[in-house]
Amino acid sequence: MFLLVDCNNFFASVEQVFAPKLRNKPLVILSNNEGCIIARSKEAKAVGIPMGAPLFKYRDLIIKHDVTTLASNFPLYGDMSRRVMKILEDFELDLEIYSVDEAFLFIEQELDFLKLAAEIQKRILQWTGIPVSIGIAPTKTLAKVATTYAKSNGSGIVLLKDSQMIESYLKKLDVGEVWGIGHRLKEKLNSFRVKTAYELTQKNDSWIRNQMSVVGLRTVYELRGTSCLKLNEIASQKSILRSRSFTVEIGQLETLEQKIASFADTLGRQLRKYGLVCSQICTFASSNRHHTHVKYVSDSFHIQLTEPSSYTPLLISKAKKSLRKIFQKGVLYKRAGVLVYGLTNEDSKQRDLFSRPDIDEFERKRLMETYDRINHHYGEKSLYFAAEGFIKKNIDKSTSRSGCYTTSWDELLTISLSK
DNA sequence: TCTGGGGTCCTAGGACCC
DNA sequence: TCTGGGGTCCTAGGACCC
Repeated sequence: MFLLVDCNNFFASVEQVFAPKLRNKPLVILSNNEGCIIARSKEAKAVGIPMGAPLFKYRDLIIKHDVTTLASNFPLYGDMSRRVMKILEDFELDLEIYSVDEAFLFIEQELDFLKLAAEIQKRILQWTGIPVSIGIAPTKTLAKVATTYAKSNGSGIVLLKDSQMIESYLKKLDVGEVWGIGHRLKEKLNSFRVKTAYELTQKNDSWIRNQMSVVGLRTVYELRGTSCLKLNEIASQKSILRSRSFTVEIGQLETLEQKIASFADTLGRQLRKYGLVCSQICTFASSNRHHTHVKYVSDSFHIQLTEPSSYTPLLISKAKKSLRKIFQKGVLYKRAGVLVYGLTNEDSKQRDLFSRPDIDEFERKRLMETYDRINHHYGEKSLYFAAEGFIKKNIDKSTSRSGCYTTSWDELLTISLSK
């Protein structure tokens, strides 16, 4: 059986752990530039604020219901996630960390699943303050279904086992709610009068294969109770991405180059932090997809490195070279980013047969180590590349950001006691 | 006026091989 | 005038996830 442990309203719950006055209140977490709502407390969901909604469309609702808005604090969420996962590891079961707020457990033997789930739930709440829902079923996709219902059944735990019970749940479930079916496939399925998950399971395999490819067929098998998706315990990351949407659209190559250089720098530091090197790099840029009066432009260009690397000057130069391949004069760019992939461990990297052993390599490594150490000691971007342009310090924003209570000595939580 | 950021996997089509 | 059949690999783009 698969157990899916899913943190409730994760980012909002984390904020509420450290700010008791926000508990049981409507609260939303905002993306960069305060553009989008990326997380909501239960109460914020209740007043009708959807996930991923642009903030400007919901200003009135937010004021009306006195909803608190917070800037996102990913270092804090990341650390709290690590703590939750650590607790799950303590149970010594097969574990797959699926996302920042979800993990699958796989249990081969027969045991009291409800009792175990209750113990997991209790321990995570007690040790971290984060409430979780748990779905238990014979396949991952059905465990997802179970979790959907667990979120609203009071106990936060649902065990989906016998076929009649599964059938009754699938009959209630909108096909678009199924894990692996997004809005495109939902529309398509609806056009064939497939509305519920159950109706989808009744379609024949070749039709599903044609309409939804093998991915969709696997999903349907899983819904029927045949497990196709295994537990992926050692999922090594395949790529690292750094991207941003810009508050002000960018039309100048030089400005865009500076942004790209800064992304490449961040990626270099990230690679070195994990002892990794990348063998490919890709730069992409796109215009505003919400504009209706101008054509949407989105391009990318990949470059293969002759030898895997994490050397920032190289990454910057390749990223800029890649940018120049796609940059179009006259286009206003809204979003851009750099992706590195083909990741391997630095000490096991494949060398280029025809390149000379590089005498400068040792010096480059020392340079990067020193660079990283200075930034670690004196703070992010104390030292940076001229290619990034002049970096202005953040001017204070209207939304407040909580402190990094668990990861920074300078931002420990302070508690005021009144008499 | 204002619309996130970080990932994975699959497929179609083109370039190339013999 | 008429031009094969069987493959592999790579890439961009699109679907999905949280």
